[in-house]
Amino acid sequence: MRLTTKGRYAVTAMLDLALHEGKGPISLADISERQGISLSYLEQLFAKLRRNELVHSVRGPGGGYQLKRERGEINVAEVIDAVNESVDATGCNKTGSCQSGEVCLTHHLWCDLSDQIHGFLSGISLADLVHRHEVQEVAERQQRVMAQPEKLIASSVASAS
Amino acid sequence: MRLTTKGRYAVTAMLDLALHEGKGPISLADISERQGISLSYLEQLFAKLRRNELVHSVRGPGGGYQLKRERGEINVAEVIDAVNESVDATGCNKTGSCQSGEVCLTHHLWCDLSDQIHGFLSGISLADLVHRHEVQEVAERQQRVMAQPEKLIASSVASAS
DNA sequence: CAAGAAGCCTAGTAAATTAGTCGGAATAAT
DNA sequence: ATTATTCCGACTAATTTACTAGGCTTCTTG
Repeated sequence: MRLTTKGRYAVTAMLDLALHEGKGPISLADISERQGISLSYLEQLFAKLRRNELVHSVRGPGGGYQLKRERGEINVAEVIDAVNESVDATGCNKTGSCQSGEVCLTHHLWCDLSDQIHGFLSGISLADLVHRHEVQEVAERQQRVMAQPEKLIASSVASAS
Repeated sequence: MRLTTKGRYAVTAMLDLALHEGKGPISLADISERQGISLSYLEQLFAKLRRNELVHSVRGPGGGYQLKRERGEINVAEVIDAVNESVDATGCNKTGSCQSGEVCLTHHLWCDLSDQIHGFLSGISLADLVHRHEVQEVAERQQRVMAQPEKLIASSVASAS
């Protein structure tokens, strides 16, 4: 099991999409600027999100991505699963063949942990996150920064004149 | 955050130690055979476990390792922490400087997740695991296999004559 | 219709991590 | 003295992460 920048980026990007819902398709360039994630990397993540039916894409100018389902119907666990390949904590992928075909000493512990993590993350929808105070504050801050063109360049290129 | 074979091996080895407590020092060779973990790799893990005051070593023939504290006083979270470097799910190490000095959109989510995982794992002691039925069953199976010298070689070298 | 803005796709890559191996000391019981 | 053990450091193949680069496809618009 691993939870790295990859899964975190995916959830952050999906939340960005949820926050700007109703404004038509959101381009990856916008998300890249707002969230400070490399555009090409976002493309790769969204390829997986699209394959997993979490987002819907619109090509051409004015295009971008939209959530495929309502934000209340998308939970954090499936977003991470889509890009990572499961939040499973066992080494045997829950098959129970961890030690030469048989279960290892700690197999059940890792199963329990997996259930715990999955239960926690699948209980949180994008809608839940959108309604959180801290999320709204951060989103407002990001919008203020986006409104200042120089700051925007300074933060993405990391060099002020 | 990552939970891989490394942390799983460490917990498994510590549990093996807990199961064979009271029989004097347990050698890594024994643990290696019983749990199917490479001896050299175990050495590396135990170096960290020793540095973190989780085990106590006895050198020379008849030597080995023992739990430094009672098994009820050692929880799974600290074992994983000792070899991995924390079960933290945030990228900023909880400092909140995830996006150019400020908190990112999903910072609080990862903090909550970290607390969740840590709470779960720190609530489970080695003594708790020892008392579980499944653990006792696996331990008995391992002892039966250990008693058969040919099987022992077959499982570790993976070649039967 | 052409330009350009977007998504899409493939390939490559530096750095880090994992899960080891190998060889050799140091230490202590027999 | 021999031997079983911990201890220590260096090395390594494979994998993953977090990118970049380049080019192609699709669709809007001027």
